[in-house]
Parts: sequence; C-alpha cells; structure tokens
Amino acid sequence: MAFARRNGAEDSSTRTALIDAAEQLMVEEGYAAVSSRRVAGRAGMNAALVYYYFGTMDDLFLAVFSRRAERNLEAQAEALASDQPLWALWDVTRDQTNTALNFEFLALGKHRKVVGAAITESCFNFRRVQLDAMPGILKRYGVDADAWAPAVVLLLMDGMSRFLMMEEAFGLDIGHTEMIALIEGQIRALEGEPRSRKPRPRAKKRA
Amino acid sequence: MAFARRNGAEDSSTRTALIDAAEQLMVEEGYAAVSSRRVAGRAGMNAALVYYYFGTMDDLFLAVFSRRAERNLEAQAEALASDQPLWALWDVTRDQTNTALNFEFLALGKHRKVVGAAITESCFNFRRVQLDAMPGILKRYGVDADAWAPAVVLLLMDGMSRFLMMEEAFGLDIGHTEMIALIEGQIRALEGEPRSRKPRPRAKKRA
DNA sequence: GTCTATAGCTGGATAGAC
DNA sequence: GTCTATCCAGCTATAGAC
Repeated sequence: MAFARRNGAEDSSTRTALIDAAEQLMVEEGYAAVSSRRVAGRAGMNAALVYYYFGTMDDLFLAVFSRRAERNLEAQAEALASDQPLWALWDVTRDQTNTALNFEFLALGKHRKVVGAAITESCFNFRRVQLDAMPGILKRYGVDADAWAPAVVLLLMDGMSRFLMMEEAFGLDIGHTEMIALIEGQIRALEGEPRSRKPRPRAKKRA
Repeated sequence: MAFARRNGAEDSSTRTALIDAAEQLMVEEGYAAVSSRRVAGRAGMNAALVYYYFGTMDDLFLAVFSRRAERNLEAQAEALASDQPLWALWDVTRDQTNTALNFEFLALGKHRKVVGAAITESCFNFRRVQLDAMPGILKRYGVDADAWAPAVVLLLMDGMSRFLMMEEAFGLDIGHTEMIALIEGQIRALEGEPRSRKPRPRAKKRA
C-alpha cells in the first residue's frame, strides 16, 4: 500500500463505501467533482468522515487508484498464467471498464505529485509483470526473440489496445477493425483459436 | 468555428490574452484550476471579462481547444505535403508540446458534452486529412495496399506515437527505443534517411 | 466512529456604473 | 469594453460534542 492510512481499519465498510462513492463520482463527473461533501453524500455518510479515514483528498484519490490497480494487476497475472496467455492478455487489455477512470487519473496525475508517482509505479509494475512472463511465452511458441523483442510485442498488444480504447471512448474507430484483425491474426498464428474468452465489457453510452 | 462567440472581435487582444491564460492554467494546474477569476488574474484582466467574451466557462474551454486544434491540423497538413511526408508526419506526432493539454481535454471531454463533441470532431478531422494523403504516399513508395491498409499504417505511426508519449509523460519508457527503431526503420526503408527534421520539443521536467 | 458547527476561502454568474 | 459590487453556492479542513 503506497499511501498512509489516517484512521480506520482497512476493511471498514464505511471506508470501502467512501472509496466506492469517490470512484463513481470520478467516472461520472470527473475528478473535480470529488469533494468530501459529494463523496460522503453519495455514500450516505457525513463529510467529516472523509477526513477521519483519509486525512486529505489526495489520500482518498490514492486509495481509489491503488484499489483499482491491485485488482487489475491480479486480473493480468491470472491472464498471463492461463493456458492461452496471449488471448487472455489481449482480452484483459481490451476491457473498457477502466478507460473513463484512467482519463481522470492521467489528468490528475500531472498535477498532484503523489498521484503521478502512484501512476508511474503502477504502470511500471504492470509492464514488469508482463515482461517477466513474455519471454517464456514467446519462446514456447518458437518466436524469434531477435525479430520480436518481448517489450515490442507488449507495446503492440497492450499499448495499441489502450490507444484504440481511448479513441473508442470518443466514438472514433477508423482502422480499428483492421488493426484488431491484424493483432488477433498474429495471436491466432501462435495460440490457435481462443478456447474460452471472457465476455468483454464495452464502454457505456454517454449520459 | 464550432463554438458561439458571445461578444468581442475574434482578434481582440483581450480575448487572445484570456485564451492564453486559460491554456497555461490547464497545462500547469489542470482544468479544475481554470476559473474566471484565476484566468483573468493571470492575464491581468478583470474576471467579468471572461463572461463578456465567452459567456460560460465551457465556451472558454472550447476556444482554447479549437485554437490549438487548428494550429496542429495546419502543422500536420504541412507535414503530409512535404517531400518526406512519413518522416514529417512522424516528427509531428512525436511532438510532446501538447501531451499535458491533451490529458486535460480527454478528462474534460468525458464530462462536458460540448468539449467531448469538439474532441471527436477534431480527431476525426485529423484522421481524415491523414487518410486523404496516405494512399497516394504509400502507392508512390510501392507499398502493397492489401497488406498495409493506410488506416493501419496510421494507427501504427500516429496511434503508437501518442501512446508512447503518454507513457513518457509519466517517465515510462520500457521498449520505447526498440519500438521507435522499428517504426523509423520502416519509414527509412520507404523514404531513406530524413533530410531535414524539425527539432522535436520534449516534455518539460515535472515541477 | 460519527456527528454538528464553523472558519476562511474560492467559485460561476449577473447587474449596473462608467 | 471594462470595471465594482454582489448573490449564493461550494470547497478543505479542523474543533469538539456525543
């Protein structure tokens, strides 16, 4: 855990409810809408509790970020350990659930030092976990490591996927079908047809 | 111009100063810091002038966005019309100048309807201008259009470039050198060595 | 743990003088 | 075009009762 907890147990239901409310507010109305009053109001709590549990708004943001990052890191680790790791990784990165929240944190992270540091550390962890697994996976499939460095393969899968999802969040999809077909074609050449794919959450309609 | 102007000439120096101040504030402190009082204060003006010129804060945001989008679109059109269009396009997309501002608008655009619409329209225009030029460029270099659809080439150049810049904005660069070498190698194979490259602005250090 | 009350500040937006 | 004055609302954060 990268942030200091002011008060209250880690598994306090009040604490959890406040984090839930803050996350929802960020997604629905943006980080600027996350005030102690509005977070508490949505959670059916009193505003002073935000300060009791988190001390400052920055620490509340960090709690939201860390919880989401941990969950996503676990999902990714599970994907990389599956029997079709490339398909599983691709499906995990194509998940639109976090896109709106990511936009908020990217903006927030450029202006709140502690949030920016958490983003850098978290992204680094994701890439490190991917990089630990990729060489073994590619070797198993007989991919020439000189022609396709693991880090490059990851940028083409994870990086391109993230860019496509950002565009899709704004209704842009020029070339997406072709790009997705290209990447999935490469995965198919290595792993064959996907045997079981998790249903992939798409972006919600704009309000 | 996609936004309604409340009052004042398009070339009013006061109007320009307010847009300048708003843009600076967005980059330095985020969209939440853009208030009529702070914008006016930075421009050495009175807060009421913001409402005189723009009517609402939303229209001020639109003015900032539109001005930047127009400038960037011109720079891209110039690049695509140059004698080494792929190198020029690559250099234009590798420009870090706008990354911080883009983060702000991506977040803002998900919550302010008119801003979101402006982003969608602007990105669509960028891609359309690129797509108008690419087929001719690739054909001139003898690229097989069936293997490399123009839209896919653009996602690999423009899309990947944008993703790399977002990572770099947070100090992340795993695999970047290799990815850049891969893309530049492809460009070099088609256009040879770059003859004249504009100096590429990099991200500023964090404060 | 949860509450009320409060200090001190900042915000969007308008009315109306000059 | 530019200003002051103003309304009403919202904000972070703390003190202290229960």
